[in-house]
Amino acid sequence: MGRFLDFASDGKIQSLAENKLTIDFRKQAIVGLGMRAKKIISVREQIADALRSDIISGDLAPNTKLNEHQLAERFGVSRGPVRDVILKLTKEGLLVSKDNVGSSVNSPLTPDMQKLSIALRKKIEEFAAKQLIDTITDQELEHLESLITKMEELFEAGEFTELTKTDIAFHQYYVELGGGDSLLNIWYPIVIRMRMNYHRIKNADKLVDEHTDIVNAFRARDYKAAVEAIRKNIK
Amino acid sequence: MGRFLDFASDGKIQSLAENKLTIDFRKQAIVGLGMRAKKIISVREQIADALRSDIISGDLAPNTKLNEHQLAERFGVSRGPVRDVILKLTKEGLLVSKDNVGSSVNSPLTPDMQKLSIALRKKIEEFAAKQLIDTITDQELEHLESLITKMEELFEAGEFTELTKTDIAFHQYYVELGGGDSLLNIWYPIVIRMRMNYHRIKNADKLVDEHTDIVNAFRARDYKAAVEAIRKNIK
DNA sequence: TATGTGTTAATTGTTAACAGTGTAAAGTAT
DNA sequence: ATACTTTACACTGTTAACAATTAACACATA
Repeated sequence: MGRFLDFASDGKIQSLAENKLTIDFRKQAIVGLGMRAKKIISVREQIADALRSDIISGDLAPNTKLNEHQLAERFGVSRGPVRDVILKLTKEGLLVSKDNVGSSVNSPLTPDMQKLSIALRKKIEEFAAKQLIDTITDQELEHLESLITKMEELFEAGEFTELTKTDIAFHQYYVELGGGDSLLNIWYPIVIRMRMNYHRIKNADKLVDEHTDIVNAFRARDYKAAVEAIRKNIK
Repeated sequence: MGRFLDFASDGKIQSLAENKLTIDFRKQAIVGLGMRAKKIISVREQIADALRSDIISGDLAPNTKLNEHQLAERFGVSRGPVRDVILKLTKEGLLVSKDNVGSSVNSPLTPDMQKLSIALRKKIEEFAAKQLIDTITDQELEHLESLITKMEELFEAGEFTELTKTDIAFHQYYVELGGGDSLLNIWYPIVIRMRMNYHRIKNADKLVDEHTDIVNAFRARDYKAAVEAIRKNIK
């Protein structure tokens, strides 16, 4: 019996006593019954996502050492997929690894590096905006708006980690639209590492307004306005 | 018996008949007898390095599909480490992977993306220069000079793939000096992907002069000159 | 005490077998 | 012929056992 079916029958994987983390695989792994084909997400991506959440939320503090065996137990898989994820997150910059010793959670960026990252992010997202401004479809604009709505809800619910991830998803969506996987590949390590720093967002209105400005600029196919909105949002 | 001893006694791993690639593991894996401790490089890093060479050189053309089993045979290891390397190179942008299907060599960057990459690289390397300009040591400067010498030799020998890799190593060295692993992590995927494009370097003098200008600016602790030299070299 | 050398337990690295998935050829019906 | 199924096979994904390495500790030595 395959892993996916295991998850489907179990639903929730037992959480580690130590840090009380719980993941619901069923939510995303199963195809909905109401004819809506929810995207199937690989086991490895789900583990990666859970670990990213733990790091962004601070549940896994910087310098925390990860144990492959423990992680495998927590997610109910063998060490193989766990090692894959560790490799991935190491390349993303969330973890640091040392041969034959292990991996641990990376430290937040220094202020200097943070400043550079902001500058690079702006350049990348402005580039993406230029590429997509003439071709973005109504459907794509609607998707971006739905992400803004989701951010609002998550803010109200106080789910700051998910909020941060949705914020990233918003930007990721149009970065990929504009530059495809190639652009995403250089954008992602910059952004994910930046997000190790700010764990909470204070102002909901600003959050919504800034992102709405971006969408509106896209809709108006106004590159200059898009650049301005992006610059204002990235900080 | 361990892998390293296998490599040490065998020396060369038999190459794949198809593309006649040969790797000499012994060269780097063995500690020199003359009191010089050559750095030991993990099996995975050696495989990654070989594969990067194949892609940069063009021996593995864009869209070529990789077969894990074949690669494992070629390097005389099992599929495990090979999968690790594939994951790594995918994150670096040299390969593209699809779940349950496999991975293949990525395409060169579009001109637009190439232009953006150049701009980002400049920003990153200028940042590194600023960070290291006051603290770089004579020994570190000498190392950079030795890399320039190596580039000259490789050019004379017509070893263009190794030349490209040494060029990368030169920049990598000072990027890491200035910004550590964090900076390297965002710099590397940009650079390695750029290098899929230009396979040969025509002018040896220019190559040497441009890099020498960078080192000289570092030595003079002249940030402005360093920026200028870097800007001139990156294109 | 300070230094260096086994020894051991914990952890990562590697392997080979097995399970699951996608692809393309062969077959079937319209 | 064309479109749709079926099936076989090659390939990737996962697992659990085994190997190699590390770091910490105990011990010996000066």
